[in-house]
Amino acid sequence: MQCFGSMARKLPYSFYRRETVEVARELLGKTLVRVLKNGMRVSGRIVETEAYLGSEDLAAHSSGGLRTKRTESMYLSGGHAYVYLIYGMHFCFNVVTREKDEPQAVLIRALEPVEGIEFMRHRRRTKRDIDLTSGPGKLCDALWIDKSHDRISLKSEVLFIEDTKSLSANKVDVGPRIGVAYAEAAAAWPLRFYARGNPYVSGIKSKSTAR
DNA sequence: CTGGGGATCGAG
DNA sequence: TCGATCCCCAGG
Repeated sequence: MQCFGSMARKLPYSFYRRETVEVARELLGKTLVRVLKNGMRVSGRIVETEAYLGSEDLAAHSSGGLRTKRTESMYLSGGHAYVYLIYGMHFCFNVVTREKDEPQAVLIRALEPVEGIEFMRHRRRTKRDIDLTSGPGKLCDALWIDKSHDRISLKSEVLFIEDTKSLSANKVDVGPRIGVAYAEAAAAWPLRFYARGNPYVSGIKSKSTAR
């Protein structure tokens, strides 16, 4: 089933060590890959991201330079994973951006399933495939990403992003981030990027002016 | 030690 | 709309 033309290479560290907003936009279309212990690949195309800009960003866990056991991984150099538990039950996966000690990251909010769909169905136990990876907690569940992946390099063998084609700019929609109403002015910053019209995009479905 | 709150999800 | 569920973190 998983016959791709050719396997794209892993994104290099240089991809991540740039402006966070650039990384967030260009990650749309790239392929998040999880390799299980038995060697099986489970993957999906990234269709929704959010940028978190560090000290000056009230919505970021590293806001105000907060540096604790949980946020420590945000201070790693670009190209590492930041995975945290939210609401006591779900994990969220982020890629760290920029250089060491610049605590910025991109939250991966939704994927379009590509490989290992049967495995995802088993993990998620949901009726509709649309619910497999259409949210940050859902995709971690589907790809079996958990706290054990916090801090790991995205050039590792178990979790990485492949350099498939980025979504062209005219198909990218931008809006405020989800679930950060408490962040005052930062709550309105246009730091959420998503593939226009893609059914796997989470949250408020853009009032599809379907006509 | 304490307790308030959270970058979510799914049922009703 | 609301409850689940528990880690995280600041304050005392």
